[in-house]
Amino acid sequence: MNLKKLSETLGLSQTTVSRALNGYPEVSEKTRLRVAEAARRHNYRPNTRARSLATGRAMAVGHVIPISTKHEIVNPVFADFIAGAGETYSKAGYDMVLSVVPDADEARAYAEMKAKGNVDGVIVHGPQLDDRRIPLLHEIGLPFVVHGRATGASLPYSWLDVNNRHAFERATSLLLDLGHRRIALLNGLETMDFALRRRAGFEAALRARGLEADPALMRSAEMTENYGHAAAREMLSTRTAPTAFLTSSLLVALGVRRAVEETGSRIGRDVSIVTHDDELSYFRNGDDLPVFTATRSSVREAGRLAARMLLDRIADPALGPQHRLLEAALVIGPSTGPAAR
Amino acid sequence: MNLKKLSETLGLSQTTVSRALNGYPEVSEKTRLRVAEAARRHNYRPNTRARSLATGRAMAVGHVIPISTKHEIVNPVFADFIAGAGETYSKAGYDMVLSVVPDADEARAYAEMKAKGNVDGVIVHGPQLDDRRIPLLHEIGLPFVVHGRATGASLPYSWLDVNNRHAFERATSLLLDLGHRRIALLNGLETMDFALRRRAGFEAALRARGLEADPALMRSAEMTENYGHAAAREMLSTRTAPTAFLTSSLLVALGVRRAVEETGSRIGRDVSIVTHDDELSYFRNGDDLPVFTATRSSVREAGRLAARMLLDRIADPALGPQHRLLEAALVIGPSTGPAAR
DNA sequence: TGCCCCTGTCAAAGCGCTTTGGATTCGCTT
DNA sequence: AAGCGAATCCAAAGCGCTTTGACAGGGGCA
Repeated sequence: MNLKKLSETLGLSQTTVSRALNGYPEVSEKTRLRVAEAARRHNYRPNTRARSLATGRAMAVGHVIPISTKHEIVNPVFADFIAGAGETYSKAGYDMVLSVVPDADEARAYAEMKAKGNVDGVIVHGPQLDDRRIPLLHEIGLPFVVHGRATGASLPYSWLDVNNRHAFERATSLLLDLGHRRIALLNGLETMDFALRRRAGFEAALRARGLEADPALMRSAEMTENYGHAAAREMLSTRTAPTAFLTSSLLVALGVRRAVEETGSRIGRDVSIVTHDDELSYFRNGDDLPVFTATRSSVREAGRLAARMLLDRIADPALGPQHRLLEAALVIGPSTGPAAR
Repeated sequence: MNLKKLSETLGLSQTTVSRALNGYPEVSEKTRLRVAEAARRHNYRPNTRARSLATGRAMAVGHVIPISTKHEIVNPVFADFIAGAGETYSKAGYDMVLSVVPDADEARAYAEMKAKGNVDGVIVHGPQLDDRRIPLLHEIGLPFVVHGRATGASLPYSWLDVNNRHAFERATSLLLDLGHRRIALLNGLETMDFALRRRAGFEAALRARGLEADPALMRSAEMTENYGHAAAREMLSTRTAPTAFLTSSLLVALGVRRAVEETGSRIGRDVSIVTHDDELSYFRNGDDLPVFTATRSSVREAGRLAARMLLDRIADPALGPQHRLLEAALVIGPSTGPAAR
C-alpha cells in the first residue's frame, strides 16, 4: 500500500492524505480522521526511502563499530549502550544503522555515511586521546555526540560522559579511609580516554594523602577476566603485595577474586576490591545486594541520554555543543573492609 | 556531490555516468575509467535513499532486538553475532539496521520494517519453541534467516545453528567416560530452543549408559555468574552433591568455579566443569590454552555465515530454504578430570 | 556504395514521498 | 447580490538515482 493507492481509495489527493497524516493544519479534522482510519486499516506506512529523499532527512542515526584485526574485541559495554540508545531512537521514530568496519577504515566509514546520506548524525564510541574523529566529523559536517570525552580535542563538541575521575578518586579515598596503603589499579587500556581519567582520579586521591602511586601496582589492558586474574596473581605473590584492588570492570574484578581466593585469602577481610560497574544487563553486580563495592553508572542509561542529545542536535543544528557529566554512585558491598594489619 | 553535478563536470549524461559506475557493459572502458577517476576525486557516493527508491532494493538488513520489561537482558552473545554479521554486510555494501523494541511490539516491528521498506530481509534471533515470528515473516513476505532453530515450526525456513544437542551429548559422554555419575546441568532459559536441545543431548547421553537425569541436578535460568554460583553452591551443599557440572556459558561456569572454590575443593580434581563457549571476543576461555573444558563454537562466525545466507536469499528469492548445522569443537582444558571416588 | 549491426551515448520516465503555489468552496458581511 | 477571507483541497515539481527506449556514428560486408 502506498500513498497513491491510499489516496485513490479515499478519493483524495496525495497532498491531502500526506498532510492529514503528518499533522498539517490545513486539513479538516473530519478528513484527518477518515484518512487516519484508512491508513490504519490498510496498514499503511510511508516508504522511508521516498520520504527521506523528499525531506532530505534520513531519519536514522549511525554507529560505527571498528573491529581491529590485532585484538578483535567488540566492546562488551557496547551491547547495552546500543540497547539504551535504540530505545530512544525507536520512540522518536528513528532507525539505527550500524556499520562494522576494520578500524583502519573508520574515518572512511563516517565520510561514506555522510556521502550516502543514510544517517542524520552519529554517535562516536570509545574516544581516545586527541581523537581524530572529532575534527573529521566537524569537517564533513555530520552532527555527532561523543560517548566519553577526548582530552586534547581543540574543537568544541557535544559529549556525555561519566565522571570517571571523580568516581575513581572517591573509590580510592574509600580504600584509603579503610586504612589501605598499597592499592593496585587494574585499569582499562590507557589509550582510551576514560582509562586515563580513572587513573588521574586514582593518583589524585593518593596525592591528597601525601602518597604516591606505585608503578608496580598499576596495569593497563583490555578488560578481561584473565587479565584480572593474571595481574592479581602476580602482584599478590610479591613481598609487597597490595591489600586492595581497584578494577575497571566487573570482569576484571572477577579475575582478581579468583586470584585472591587461590591464595587462600578472603575478599573483604584480607584483600579488598572496588570495581567500576557499568550495570550491564547480562552481568550484574549481584541481584539485589551488591557483590562488589563499586562505582556504578548505567551504560544503558548513558545510551538513552546520548541518543537524546544527538536527536536534539539533529533537530536544531544551530544548537551549541552540549555536555552532560554523569556521576557514578558508590555502592558498598562485602568486597571491602579495613586493611589487615 | 551528486550524479547530476558529476555528470555535468564530465560533460556526460547521468545515464552514462551511472552505468559506468555500476559496471554496465555498454560504456567504453575509456569513459569508465574517466568516470571512476572523477568519482573518486569528488568523493562521490550515490545517495542510498535515491538509489534504493529507484531500484526497489533497500540494500539493508534488519535485526530486531526485543527488550523485555521483566528481565531487561540484552543477550551477551548478541554483540559478537552482530559484529560477525556486520562484517559480511559491510563487504557486500549492505547496511545493518537495528530496531530495539519492547518484546510485546516485536511482531509489529517486523511488519513495520516491511511496510516502511527500509530493509530487504531480517535475521531472527533467539528462536523459541513454536516461534511465532516464523509464520509471521512468511505472511508478510520478508526474507529471513533464523539464528538457531524453532522446534515445532510447521513452515519451512532457513536457519543456521550449532549442533547443540550433539555438543552436549559429547560433553556429557566425556564426563561419563571420566567416571562421573552425578552430573549437574546448568542450562540457559528453557523457553529458548537452543537450551531444549542442549538438555536433550545431555539426557540422551545419560540414557545411552542406562542412567537417568536427576531433576535435582538440573536448572534453567538466564545465564549469569550469580546463577552459576547460587545453583552450584546449593547443589554442592547436599549429601548427593554432583561431581561434575555442565554449563551453558562461560559466565555460568565462572560462577560454578567460585562456588566450588568456596567449598575448598579443586576444579578438575574434586569437581569437573564443562561449559559451552561461544568464543566471545571480550570473554575468552583462556588466551592460548583453554581454562575450561568446553564445547566451542564461534558465535561471531555464525553471524558471518548467517548474514551470508540471508544475502543469498535476498539476491535470489526463489531459493529454497537453506540449512547449516555447525559442529562445536570439544576442547579439553584443566577443568575436567576423573571422578573422585 | 549501400545496408546492417554494433558501440557508446543520451533524454525522459518513474520510484513514493513532501511541499509549493494555486484553485475551489463555503460562510458571512455589507 | 456581490464580495471577501478562511478553510480545504489539489496539480505539479522535485528529491537523486536507475533504467527503458531511441539515436547518432562507425566499421564490416557484399
